[in-house]
Amino acid sequence: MQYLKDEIRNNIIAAAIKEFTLKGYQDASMRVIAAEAGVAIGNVYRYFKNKDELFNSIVGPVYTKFTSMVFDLYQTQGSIPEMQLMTVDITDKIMEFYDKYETELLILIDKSKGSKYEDIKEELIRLVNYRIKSELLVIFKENGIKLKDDYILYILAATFVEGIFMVLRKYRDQAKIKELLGQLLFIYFDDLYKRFR
Amino acid sequence: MQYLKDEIRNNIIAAAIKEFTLKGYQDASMRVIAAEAGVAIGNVYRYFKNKDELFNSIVGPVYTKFTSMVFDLYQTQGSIPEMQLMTVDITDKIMEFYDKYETELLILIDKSKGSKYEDIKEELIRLVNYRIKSELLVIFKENGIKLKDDYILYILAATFVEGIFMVLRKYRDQAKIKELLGQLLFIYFDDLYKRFR
Amino acid sequence: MQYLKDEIRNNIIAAAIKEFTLKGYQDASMRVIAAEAGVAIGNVYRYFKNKDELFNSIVGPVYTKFTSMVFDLYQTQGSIPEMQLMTVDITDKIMEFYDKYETELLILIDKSKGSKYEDIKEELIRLVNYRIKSELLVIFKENGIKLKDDYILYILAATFVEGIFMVLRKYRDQAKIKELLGQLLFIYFDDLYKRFR
Amino acid sequence: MQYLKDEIRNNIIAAAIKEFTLKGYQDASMRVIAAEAGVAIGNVYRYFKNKDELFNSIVGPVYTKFTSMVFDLYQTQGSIPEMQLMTVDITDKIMEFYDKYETELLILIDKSKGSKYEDIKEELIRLVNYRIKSELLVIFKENGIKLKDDYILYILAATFVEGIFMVLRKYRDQAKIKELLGQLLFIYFDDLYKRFR
DNA sequence: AATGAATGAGCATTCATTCAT
DNA sequence: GATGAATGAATGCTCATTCAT
Repeated sequence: MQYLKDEIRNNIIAAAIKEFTLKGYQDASMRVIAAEAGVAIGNVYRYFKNKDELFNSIVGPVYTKFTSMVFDLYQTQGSIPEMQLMTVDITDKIMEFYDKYETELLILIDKSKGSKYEDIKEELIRLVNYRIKSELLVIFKENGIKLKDDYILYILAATFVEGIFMVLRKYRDQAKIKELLGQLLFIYFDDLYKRFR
Repeated sequence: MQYLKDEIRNNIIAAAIKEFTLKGYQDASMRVIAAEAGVAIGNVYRYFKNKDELFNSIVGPVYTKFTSMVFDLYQTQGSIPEMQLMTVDITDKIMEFYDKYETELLILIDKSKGSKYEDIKEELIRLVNYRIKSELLVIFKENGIKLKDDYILYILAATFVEGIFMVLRKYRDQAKIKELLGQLLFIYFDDLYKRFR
Repeated sequence: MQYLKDEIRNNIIAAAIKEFTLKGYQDASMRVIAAEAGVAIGNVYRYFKNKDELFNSIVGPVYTKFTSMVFDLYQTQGSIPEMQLMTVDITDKIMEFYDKYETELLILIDKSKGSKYEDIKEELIRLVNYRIKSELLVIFKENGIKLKDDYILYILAATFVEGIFMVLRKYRDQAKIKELLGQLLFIYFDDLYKRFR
Repeated sequence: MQYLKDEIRNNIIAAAIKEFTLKGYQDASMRVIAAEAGVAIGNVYRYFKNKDELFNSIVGPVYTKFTSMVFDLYQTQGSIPEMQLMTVDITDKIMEFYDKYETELLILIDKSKGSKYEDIKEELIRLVNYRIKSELLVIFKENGIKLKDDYILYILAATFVEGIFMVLRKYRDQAKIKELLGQLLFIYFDDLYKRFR
């Protein structure tokens, strides 16, 4: 046979996803993964060079696509009217993406401590923060909120991001997720929306 | 002697706080704590049955007080006008509390993974969620937002809580914290506030 | 088919020679050998029962021939005049032998640690020792050296042997080897030679 | 207790010496050493940070002293009459040194493959080679030996060194070693000696 | 015959906890 | 009370050899 058996590879991946989800990268045990996959420990290393690479195999592709997706959204410099559309856009893009990589994304975001991805959430927040800064400042101005400290913006970016992941963590049903993400964006960009009503 | 020496106990606690803050419950090393406390490792186990109990000693009291404080706030069933006051009240209470237990609280919230407290944030959020539910529903209604799912409220509670902790994590200066917490509450209960202006 | 294909066998042997030369018996990897031979690892075990036997296949024949050659030299009980000739003879015989089995011999001598051949050098030395004993004793006597211990003879045998292999290890060019071996023999049997000049 | 128990440390060292002598640095097993020392594996690591350091503890001091001793001998630039004395000197120095570190020296020289000391023999030979070059060239000239290749000198250095270690490997008795080293030096510098008789 | 997937004992190392002094 | 030495299960990983196809 020329290629490694997909079934076993999949078993290992499945077992690894289970273990990483349960314990996180750092605490996950290769032995447990092997046992769960019904495979000798040595054989796991035929399929994946080491723990790191096994983690990468699960999370790497998602990382790449996810960050490029986020970067695209971030590039879309929008005037305010376009912001409305963007909220729709964001939801759609996230949905499309998440549909394929749900579990992996959550591992990447929530369980990657100790791996090279451990800072991804912070990076994401920084990006989002940078992106929504100008828009939020306008909103705040319109509502008479004066910021003495940029950190409050960073908090909003962080909680916005967190909100999105909370939705993704909770639901698997696409329609449901879409609905909630829409509402979340709506709430966060409420005033914005209203002014153009 | 029947009584363990307070000084040693305190040294251990101090060293443990340092180590838990740095590495979190799970990655903290009993050896490092003992060394930092200037105490033999075996002796640590005379004062604290095990790692778990040492963690408890630090975080347990804060846990109790914190949850009871939160529960108090939660009990304060308020009509909407009282919400304004509540925002002030919340800030004050948190400050008062945090002033005494700053480090321990952050360990409890951020560094308890692997311990029995790892779900405390979630519990807190549930409480907050329950508390702000009715008020937020009114606000949403007034703004034409219809919620088909309570989970969006939960997310708001969670991000609200997260926001508070982000402030506490970032600053040590009381005035600064107060200012930012005020703004955070202001933003979250913005509309609420405005309608009664 | 009853017979294993010679080509594959040869490929494996060639790859094994390369690997054993590079890493020695113990550190050589069966996987690397299989890969280098362009053969599945399992198939290597069809041709050779195990690592040991693979090593034997390479080194065994050389071992046999080499020891028998040495034994022949050892049998040639020579009077002293014949010694001169012997030095020439030795060089010639070694060259002739080495010409055919160069690599294998060096593996046998230098890279067999961990295998059953690891003591071959010692055996060889013992033989050489036995052979040159009487001659060297004469030389020593003539030079006023009195040996209280035969071990000094053994050391000379050993270093003589080592010298030969150092030449063989260093050079591949036949003329060069011959020249150096000649000089080595000349040095070791210097006085002997001189007396018959 | 403030200090690690010497007895156990010594047991570990003794077990390690046994294991390193038997299998060499690379193939020695920490588990086997622990078992041989009658100690739990974890405890070995209280006494020695890792395998490397355990090996160092045995071989490091010998390495330092040995190389410095050799370097001293090498520095003693001697005219030819002094060479005679040197042969005595060498024997004495080696004896004095070896008396204390016999086993460790042999591990250093013969069993350090895979450790950072693995090239020590070669370095030693290079030093000796450099040192005896001029003297031997004179001897060769006087005896009508013309060297077309410096490598023959290197071989003599190497076999000289090897001869010394063969003596050390074989005997533990000081008088015996002294006698044999003396004879060895005498033989190697025989002609030299004779010309000044 | 040939493949290469599978096995599992082995390795060095770590660390919470226990135990003898 | 205090010490820190001792324990041993657990970790990630390797590799000669076997086995199912």
